[in-house]
Amino acid sequence: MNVRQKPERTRLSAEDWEDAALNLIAEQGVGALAVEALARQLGVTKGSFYWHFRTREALLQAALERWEQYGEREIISQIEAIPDPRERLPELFRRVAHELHPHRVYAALLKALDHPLVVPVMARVSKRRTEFLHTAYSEAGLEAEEALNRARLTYAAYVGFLQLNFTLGLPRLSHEEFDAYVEHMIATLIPA
Amino acid sequence: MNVRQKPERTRLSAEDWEDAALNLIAEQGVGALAVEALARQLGVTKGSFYWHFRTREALLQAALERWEQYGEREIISQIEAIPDPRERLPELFRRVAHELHPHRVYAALLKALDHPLVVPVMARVSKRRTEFLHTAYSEAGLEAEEALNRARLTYAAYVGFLQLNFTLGLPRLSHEEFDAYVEHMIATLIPA
DNA sequence: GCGATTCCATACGGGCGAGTATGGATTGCG
DNA sequence: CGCAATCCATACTCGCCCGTATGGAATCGC
Repeated sequence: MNVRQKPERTRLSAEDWEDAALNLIAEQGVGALAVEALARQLGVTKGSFYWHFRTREALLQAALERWEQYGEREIISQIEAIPDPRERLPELFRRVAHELHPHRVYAALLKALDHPLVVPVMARVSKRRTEFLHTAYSEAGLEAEEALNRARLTYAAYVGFLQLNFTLGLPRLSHEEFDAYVEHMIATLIPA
Repeated sequence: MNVRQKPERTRLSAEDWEDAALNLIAEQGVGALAVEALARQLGVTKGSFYWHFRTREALLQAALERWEQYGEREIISQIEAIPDPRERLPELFRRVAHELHPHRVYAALLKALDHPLVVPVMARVSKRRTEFLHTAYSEAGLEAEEALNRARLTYAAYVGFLQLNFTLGLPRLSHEEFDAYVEHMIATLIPA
């Protein structure tokens, strides 16, 4: 903990602040996003911050936009590259299940749904992902109505799982238990 | 808005404060729980508050305990009263789906998982409910391992749905769409 | 009805963190 | 090299809200 990536990074850019903000959010939540704290962590003072950003909210906004931009790109394209549509969903499940850092941020944002700024971002992201699932289920053979509801159900299960196991450290699943759970999801949610 | 239940309730008890706190939490989230605001809303001043409670956190704690106590009691017992185990889960789904106020509080607490005080409460509640689902699935015919994972999946789907549709006002389902979604859940998650 | 207890109002102290002002250091550029 | 733009430090102000201190009003017990 408390390690600076580069001990002396004599000059900072707005992007540096945004990245640092996202990291801090991932570790301590949106509520902990304070400019003096961030400044300390970056080895500078407020003076620097208020040169790059007009306000604290502006940083949050920028950081969220940044996150929304460079969020899922790769995974989606990787999945779409799989030729057989029926193999895509299981592969998606397993791949997503073994991610970590993206989930941290998403979970942190999930428990910061108080804040008005994060709501629209999360809404957009969730919408896009649900739509992706929707078409995936359609291509896997479900008919329209059913595919949509299954997509909703799947994404809800994903979001809920993050809350229960990430934020609340609820069942504390072992590696094997977790894998078994994922396989159970696949068996239950994906048509044979 | 801003209606006092009883215009003049000349004297207040600790329970009154706790109820008011829960209502405020349900409407505006845990973050909005400020003693002066609450006092205004109750038509008194801080002086009153600090006679009943040692601190703001103490109120939150008390309110959460109160909520945890009188939370689900009735529904669970009603469900357990259903003779045929295979009818319990569908009935549970449909009943829960048509609640409202309890979900408000739960959703508000869900997006306040930042706060250290709410985490253990939510953990306990979620654990109990998942266990309830676990036995229900067992009684409905699933074997041990599968029943547990199905319970986790079901509760995760519930939690996620609250987040997506309550907090984010995401798909804005119509009445019919919502019912269709619930039936889809039943068809997908509950063994035939 | 009268003192003691319970409940509440008013006024103040103080911390925490956002935002401002201003001058100094560093870097790019002619 | 030297000037301008860029980046940062220091030292404030200010608002918000928790908590405290103390006196006054309402209510209960005898």
